[in-house]
Formats: sequence, C-alpha cells, structure tokens
Amino acid sequence: MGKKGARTRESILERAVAIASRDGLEGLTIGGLAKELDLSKSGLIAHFGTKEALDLAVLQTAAALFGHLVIVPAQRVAAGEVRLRALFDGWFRYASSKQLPGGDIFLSAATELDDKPGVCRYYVARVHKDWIAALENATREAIVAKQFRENLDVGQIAFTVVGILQGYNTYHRLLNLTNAEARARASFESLLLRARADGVEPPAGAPAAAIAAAKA
Amino acid sequence: MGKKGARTRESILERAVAIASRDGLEGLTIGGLAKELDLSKSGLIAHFGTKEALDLAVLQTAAALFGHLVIVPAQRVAAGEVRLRALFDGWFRYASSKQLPGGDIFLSAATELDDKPGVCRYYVARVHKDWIAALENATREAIVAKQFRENLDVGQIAFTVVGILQGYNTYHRLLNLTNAEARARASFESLLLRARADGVEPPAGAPAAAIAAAKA
DNA sequence: CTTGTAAAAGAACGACCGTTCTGCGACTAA
DNA sequence: TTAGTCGCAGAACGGTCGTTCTTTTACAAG
Repeated sequence: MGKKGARTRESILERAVAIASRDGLEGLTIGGLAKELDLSKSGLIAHFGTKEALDLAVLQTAAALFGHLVIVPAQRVAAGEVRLRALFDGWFRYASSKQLPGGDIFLSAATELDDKPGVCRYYVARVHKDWIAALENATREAIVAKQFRENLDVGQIAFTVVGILQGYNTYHRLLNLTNAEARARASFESLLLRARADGVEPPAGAPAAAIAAAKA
Repeated sequence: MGKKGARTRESILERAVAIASRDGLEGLTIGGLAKELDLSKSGLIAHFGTKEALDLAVLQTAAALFGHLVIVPAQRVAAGEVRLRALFDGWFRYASSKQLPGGDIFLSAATELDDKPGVCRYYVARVHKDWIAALENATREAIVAKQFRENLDVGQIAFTVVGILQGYNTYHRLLNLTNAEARARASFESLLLRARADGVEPPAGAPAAAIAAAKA
C-alpha cells in the first residue's frame, strides 16, 4: 500500500516548500501548486486533507531540512564554541539551500502568522524555541569549557544571534546588499569576542578577515 | 474642493494601517476594510484607484507615523550617542503605538514583499535604507564627538541595531516573551559599550539596569 | 486474469478577491 | 436658483480561493 502515493506526496512537498519560501504560506495555493505539478487540485489536496494540513506538512518538511543541515552537523563537532559556530554556519547553508529559493521559511512565517493563532503558528513558535534552545545550550557548553566567561547570559547570546540572522535576511533579501553575510559574520565575531574570557584574542577561523570584508 | 473626501480618506487609512499591522498587506482586503467602515467597496477604492495604490498609501501613512514618532524627536536632541539612543527608544514608541496593534508594518512588509517587485517593495526598501542611514549618521556624529572610537564601522552598528529590533519583534510578537524589550536594550547597551572609546564605563541612562532586567 | 483498493481527474460549490460601470444624492460655485 | 462636480452605493464582471462529491484510471494482490 501507498508507495506511489508517498512518492508524489514527496514531490508535492518539495515544490510546496520552494513556493512557500518565495511567496510565503499565503502565496502557496492549491491551484497554483497543482498547475506546476500537472495535477488536479482535488488529487493534490487528497494527500493532506486540508490547506492548513498542507501548510503544516510544508513547515515540517522545512524543519526536517533545518535539522539535517544545521542541527545534525553541529552535533557532530565538539561541544562549546565550535558547536555554536557550527550552528551559525549551518544556518547560512540552510537559508541559502537550493530547496529554499526565497530563504528561511520560518522567518517569513513568523511575521505572517504571529497574529493568526492555529496549529501552524504554534509549530513555527516551537521551531523557534528549539532553535533558541540549541543556541543557548551550545553557549552554556562553552562556558563550562571555560571558553566563555562565567557570568555570561546565554539567553542574551541566543537573542543576539537570532537578531543577526534576521538582519542578514533583510539586508540580503530586501536590500540585496552583497555584504550582508559579511556584516552578519562580523557581528557574530564581535559577539563571541565579548563572550570570551575578557580581552583574549580570537582563536582559529576568519574573525578579523570577516570584519574587514564587511567594510567593503 | 474635497474636504469631506479628505476626511474619509484619512479614516480609511487609519483603519487600513491597523489592519495591515496585524494581518499584513495581503490580509488587508477592500471588502473587509469597507465592511469595518460601513462603506461600499467601490466607494472606498475610488479614493485610491487600485489596491496597489491603497497599499502604497498605507505604507506612506505608516512612514509618516514613523517620522513623527522616531525621526523628528531624535532630531530635537543633541547629535551623537544621545541621538542614536533617541532613535532606538523612538522605534519602540512607534512599534508599540496604538495605531499599530500588530507592530511595525515595515518588518512584515519586508518579508512579504522581498520577492515581489513593484512600487510597494521599492518603497519599503527605501524606508529601510533611510532608517539605516539615520542610524549610521547618528553613529558617525558620535564618532566626531569622540563618544565612539575613531575606527568604528558605522554600517556595522546600523546592521546590528536593525537585527536587534527584528529579534525583539520575533521574541515579542511570536514567542510572547515579556523580557523581549529588556533583551533588546541589553544588546543595545552592549553594542554601545563596544563602540565607546575602549573600556570606559557607560554614562547616564539605564544600561546596567537593563542588562540585569533581561536576565529575569 | 480478475478483483479490490489506492490515486487521481473532473466538475461543481459558495465565498471572496479586485475592478468596472451606472446611477443617485449632496454639496459647491456661479 | 441653477449647473456641475464630487462622494458614494449598488450591481455585476471574471478570476481564484479552499473544499466536496462523483467518477475514472492505475496499480497490486489473489
């Protein structure tokens, strides 16, 4: 039972994620999606039942991609600052993945759903909370490893990282500024510098280079 | 000619701005807006001609509010760090204004329009650029006044502030975290601390208090 | 090869979208 | 007081939205 059904369901979601990335969940339409896939509207929606269920499935697919490109790779490196950097780097891989031609779905979904209660809003909030928790945990590990100072507020680090990524998104997607990523990386390095045990110079990586590139 | 017409046009825009703040420009509908104002669809749209023109008028109204609540008050204080702080504070006044029940319109419009070329997208981008320029100018003035260090990258400061405000928006609107503003203010103070001429303690204001409040 | 089930098509639904056109009442200027 | 413009209502337009129902096709198991 259901081998072909599962296959077309996958291809539907692949397309749907791409569309939602560019046009948002509101811009994702059953008729439009069906036309792109040469399917009938009824045959398409039968896989999900309702539009809201399709939206949720799209979000879950994007979340799986996020876990695959960001969370999992970060778990494979050493805990602490290295892992925090891996989370940061992973986000750019995810947000510029070819499966997301319009960038991170959860950023647009956050502003689109923040005043519309429902299953989707709840799910988007949960993904954000998990992401924040992952950033906080990595920061906490870095404190334990004496890489960051003892009195550091992990929630403050996570907040700032979230802001940096959203700023990048606006600079890149709306303003089309080519130095958006360099700006984001420079802010990130500056944040880590302050998080470190006072005044120590940055370790490996390209911190100084990133700051210099942002000025260009 | 046109006194009554101008009056109803104003009341239309007032309502439209509030709706667009909560539901975005896509959620702003001619029929729904007409019903809330006890007008006919045709009588309403006659004031603007087309939906896109209505959207643009909504954005212009919000931009005027932004100028009135953020830019103008900041121009009335001393140039430099004080003005930069005034811009920052003004943004919260604007974003929590009762005329914007769903928060800053330009944040939702940025992610909603970033892949849809047109007059509205162009206008939203312009407002963002002006806002960034205002932040950069205030920072530059602070450098001239020797409040900030000489080698500071003003664009980097503006980028970080933009990110902080977007992070606040997500923490507040999507996650409903009550310490969102405290987090934003703490990040801002930390940013200014780094911008200052190395190691000097913060001047007036509530920097340390804000950082402490964010941890609660 | 037949039979039962899953997958998809097709048509129709009421609702709403933005837009257009016509008509009517009210205000304004001569 | 009379013309003429302005503000708005009302109805209708074609299109698209999500959803439902019925029918047909495709597939797999016996």
